[in-house]
Amino acid sequence: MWVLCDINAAYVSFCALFNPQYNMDRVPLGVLSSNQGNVIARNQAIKDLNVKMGDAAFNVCEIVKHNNGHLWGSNFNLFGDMSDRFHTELEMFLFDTIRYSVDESFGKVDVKHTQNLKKLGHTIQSALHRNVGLTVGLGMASTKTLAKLGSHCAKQQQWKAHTGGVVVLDTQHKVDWALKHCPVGDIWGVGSRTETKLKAMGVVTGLDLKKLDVSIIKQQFSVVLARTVQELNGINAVELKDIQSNRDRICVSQSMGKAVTCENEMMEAVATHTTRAANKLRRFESFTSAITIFIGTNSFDKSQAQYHKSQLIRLPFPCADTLTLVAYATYALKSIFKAGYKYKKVGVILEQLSKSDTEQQLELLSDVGPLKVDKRTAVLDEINKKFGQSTIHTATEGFNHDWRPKDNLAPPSYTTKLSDLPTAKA
DNA sequence: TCTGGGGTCCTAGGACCC
DNA sequence: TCTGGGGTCCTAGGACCC
Repeated sequence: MWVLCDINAAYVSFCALFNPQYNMDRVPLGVLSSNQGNVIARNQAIKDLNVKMGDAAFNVCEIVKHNNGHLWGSNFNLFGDMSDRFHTELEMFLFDTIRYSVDESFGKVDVKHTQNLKKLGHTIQSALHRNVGLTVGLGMASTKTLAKLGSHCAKQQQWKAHTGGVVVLDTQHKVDWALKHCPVGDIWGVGSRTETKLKAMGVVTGLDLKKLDVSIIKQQFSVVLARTVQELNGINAVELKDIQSNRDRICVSQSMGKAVTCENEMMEAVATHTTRAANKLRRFESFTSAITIFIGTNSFDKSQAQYHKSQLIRLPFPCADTLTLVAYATYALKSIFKAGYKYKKVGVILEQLSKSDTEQQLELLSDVGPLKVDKRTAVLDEINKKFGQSTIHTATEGFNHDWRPKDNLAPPSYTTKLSDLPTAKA
């Protein structure tokens, strides 16, 4: 059986764990997006106040305050570390696990050796609560898509007293009952576009979708949706990539805290993002062969002149050195930066990744041997590891970082190093 | 007054090869 | 008037996920 385990209101739980003055079960709590503009995570109490996903912060802060609730900003260092603890604990109970996202993991249980699946689910729940402080829901079924359906049912408020947050779909009757009560748009893999198209055909529930002919789905939709239909019928067809396995690309991007017009400030942001991307790259023990820089104005502000542009540079050799990559990145920025625009977004993508020990294509006519991380970068890494992130950094990154997103409401990095705190003062 | 930051896979179409 | 019959590789864009 496949098991899907996910954390209830993950980001809110991560913050609330270190702020016991806010009772997760009663106090309205939420977490805001990176620039503190919108609500991206909610507990039940704030949902009960009719605060929706994506609501603007300024629209809801009054009602939250009035009900003695609290809104946090985002701290992805903290969230990442808590996520790691969640996955590590869960992996004690399951095999063939796949870390699917920050707050979700798939894994298997052997039904031959597990008499009572529901009981196992509750054991996992209490272990995670006791050892990591998190509340989770579980779905179990013969395919990943059906396990997701189970966890979707486990979340439903009206059934919570009955399910206790664990739903096992181990008979055809249970599967069909759950599918019948699940709107087709809530099935994993059915997005809003597909939902509209399906509804126009009279396909309203998960059960309607399950009954459709796979070859017709392939013709009229895609092989992706066809796999979903197969999974609803108990045939395993969806493959997933673990978030910690080798990636195809690494992207670091941010919306800036203010509209930036100055090229030097853009340069700082590009250098800072490139440095982070290069750090990630080395953590995956990989090299990149292509770097893209993209910049853009605020596309929501129709009154402003719009400009969006990206520049890809193919590197002459696979590279993992911060200084080299920063040099290419700033060169790319110079080629696309146009004065006179108010920039809001900037990012870096590293692509065509290869591993350091294999897959390396060397130059036929050059003396360059197998690649290693440049000595300067290795020294930087060592110093920054010992004395904290950014102890030494390129001058291009700058010092003031006025363009940084707003984060005054973000929780500190409680579980990691002091030097990882979001601001020096905090 | 606000509008995240990551990822994946698939498909169509163009450029190119013989 | 006619205009082969196969292929591959790459890219952009769409749809989806959290």
